[in-house]
Amino acid sequence: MLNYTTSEENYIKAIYHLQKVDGMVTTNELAAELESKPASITDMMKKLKAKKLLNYQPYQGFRLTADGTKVALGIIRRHRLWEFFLAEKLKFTWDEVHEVAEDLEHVSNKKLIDKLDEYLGFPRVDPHGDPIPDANGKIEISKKICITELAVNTVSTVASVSDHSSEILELLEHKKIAIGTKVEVKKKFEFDNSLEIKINRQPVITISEQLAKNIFVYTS
Amino acid sequence: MLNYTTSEENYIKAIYHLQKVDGMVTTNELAAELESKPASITDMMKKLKAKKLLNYQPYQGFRLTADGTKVALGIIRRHRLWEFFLAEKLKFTWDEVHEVAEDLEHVSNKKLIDKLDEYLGFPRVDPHGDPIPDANGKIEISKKICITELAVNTVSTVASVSDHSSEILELLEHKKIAIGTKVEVKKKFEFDNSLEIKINRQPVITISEQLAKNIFVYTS
DNA sequence: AAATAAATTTAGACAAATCTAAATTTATTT
DNA sequence: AAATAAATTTAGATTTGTCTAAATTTATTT
Ligand SMILES: [Mn+2]
Ligand SMILES: [Mn+2]
Ligand SMILES: [Mn+2]
Ligand SMILES: [Mn+2]
Repeated sequence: MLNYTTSEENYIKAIYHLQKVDGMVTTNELAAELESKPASITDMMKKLKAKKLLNYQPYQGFRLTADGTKVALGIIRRHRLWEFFLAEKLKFTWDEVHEVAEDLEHVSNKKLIDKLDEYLGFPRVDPHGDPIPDANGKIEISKKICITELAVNTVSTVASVSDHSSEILELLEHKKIAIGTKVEVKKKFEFDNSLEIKINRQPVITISEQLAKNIFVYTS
Repeated sequence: MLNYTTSEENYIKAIYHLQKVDGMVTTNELAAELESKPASITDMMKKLKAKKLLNYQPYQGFRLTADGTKVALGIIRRHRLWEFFLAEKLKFTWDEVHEVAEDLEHVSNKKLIDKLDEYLGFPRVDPHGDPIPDANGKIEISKKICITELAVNTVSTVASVSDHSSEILELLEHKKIAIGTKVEVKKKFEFDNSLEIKINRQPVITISEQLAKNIFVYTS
């Protein structure tokens, strides 16, 4: 496996995340994501195409090749393993890990990452509940739905939270909701789309639509 | 504290290590150390001087300012903490840690490093026995002498080993010599400068001049 | 189907870090 | 004190990654 610059890696990772949603990624989309300019995107797309990491025809958008996807999964593996390390071992809070992992992910020594993985006990998800690809780039995609879609009176487990800010973390901690928490929706209100939910055997609590939209649970 | 590029950091660190020996560092010396060309050194020296990290007059050599030294100690702190982490937690061998730490040292998040330090139990020396600067950049300089200088029949402790290769590690492991091992020189041979030494209460063993020159012990 | 708007690419510029080759300064020898 | 050698700097080029502004292509309206 060749090595890529930090800049190349940031483009590859961003494309990977955008194409999960879109399929095909556009120049302006990627420029917005990376907070850079469309002209810079075009330049890098030519380079990644030359390296066979990208399918790209001028004006037609782009997507990663199989090789490009492998590279992306390697970066995401490093990112999420470091996030896990920071949270689990160094006791960083949930909202702090991402920024530091953004730098650590670019240290791409294979042995370092595989030994780190082993040291951490081969964690399957990062502190936000996102899956960690294994050493072969295999990623476990669990079926998840937003808690707003969960049927009433069905117990499920919180799988991930899509917003990673300190503000949502504060609220979730206050309400004692974390990754892995067992939850059950008791009532849905049409007026404001708020939910009443139960956590284990505690009294029902209310969560707003804004909060609910960010909480995903396993469909089991 | 400002941030510096990986390239700037590598220059600063190399100057720090060279001036320990020399006092003043020269262009050619630094070019050799960094495996680059004199012209590149001059370019970077101008930049570091402009940033007030370096005292430099054309043709007169250079040395770090107080600010430059602080920056250097920060880099060395990160490098050695990561080396300790790799050896202690990830079970890397002694000769493998340096290369990986060369990359990790450039991730300069203050909180990351201070939390890592705490997690590791505030280690005072890295796996090679070199001192780790604390969060304030204070470095504990222990008085050391080469084992070749140690008086006969005086027990001392192995403080550090200057060669970091896998070859010397293999030999040291075979002879059961490590950082912290108590040693006593029993006899010195003038013919080949080999030494007979005792480790704890075990039978004497012989070490060659080449090996002895790389072993340093605390003077106490 | 033009005309207009939006998206994208191209052209040309710039900063960082590096190099080679030439010029300059300092050190060493005769 | 010249002459020569060694060390260092300068000049000019190259690569990577970025940008602005202009040109081009594609999409959307009239
Ligand atoms: Mn993240
Ligand atoms: Mn994450
Ligand atoms: Mn080292
Ligand atoms: Mn070391």
